[in-house]
Amino acid sequence: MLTQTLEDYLEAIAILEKEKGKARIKDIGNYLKVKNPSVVSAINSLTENGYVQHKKYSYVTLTKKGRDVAEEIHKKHKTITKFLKDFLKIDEATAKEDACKIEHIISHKTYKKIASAVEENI
Amino acid sequence: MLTQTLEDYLEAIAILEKEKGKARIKDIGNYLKVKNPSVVSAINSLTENGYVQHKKYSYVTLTKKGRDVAEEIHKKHKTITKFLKDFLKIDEATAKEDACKIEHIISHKTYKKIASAVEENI
DNA sequence: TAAAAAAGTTAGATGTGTCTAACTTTTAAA
DNA sequence: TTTAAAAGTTAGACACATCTAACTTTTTTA
Repeated sequence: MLTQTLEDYLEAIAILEKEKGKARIKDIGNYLKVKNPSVVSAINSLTENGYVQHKKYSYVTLTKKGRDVAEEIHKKHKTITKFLKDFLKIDEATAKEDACKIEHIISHKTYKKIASAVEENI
Repeated sequence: MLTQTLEDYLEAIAILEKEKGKARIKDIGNYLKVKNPSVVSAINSLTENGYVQHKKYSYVTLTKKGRDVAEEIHKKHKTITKFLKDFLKIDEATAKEDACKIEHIISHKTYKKIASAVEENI
């Protein structure tokens, strides 16, 4: 099972691939506010478990498995952000920050209710 | 600054003091689902920082400082639980579980909005 | 194209929180 | 009141995530 931290790395990689075409160690570190060695250590772990591919001294790419997880988390992220913005009138920046933490810890049940609320705009 | 984990210990101690009159190492461990040595280690840290008092081989008591923090967290816990139950129709058990995690990570801004929603019953 | 800068890696340390195993103290009971 | 059980403690190990410092590779640029 992925840790919260590794989920964050996957999400960051997906975002960087989308935004910049490729995810480099440096960019991942900037995005997550950690130093290179932390990124390398996380990427090694993700590589071992088949979530990413990484050729030494080069960039990182998501595997199918990694992409699936990243997309799921990102979707959660967007849904929770929207919920916080629309229902609680939280500003964008704060909503994103909080969503980023909530997405990792929330139960499936609660997430589903939030998703319904957002979809149905209750 | 307290870690999430130590906040959980404070909250547990407050609840046990209320329910049982005193908080014993064993009970704290049962409550948090960890073994005695983990509790002892946490209590040592809380003692060093003035959140609790602990005489060897005896029970633990909150200091004023510890009680203030515990009460604040517990209040948060109750508010978030109520929000999840009332607004999202989450069942009691799930609501409590999620609240227990959310209470530690949520921003002040978002918490305030949740508290308003619960109070005003929007 | 050689030198300098940037990016990536490795080694090793630190902090936090958990555990098991072994031991000590306290409490309960025979 | 001695002994057995329960509770608490200590020592030491492990996993995770981070860091700095030193080193290697790649990229840029003069």
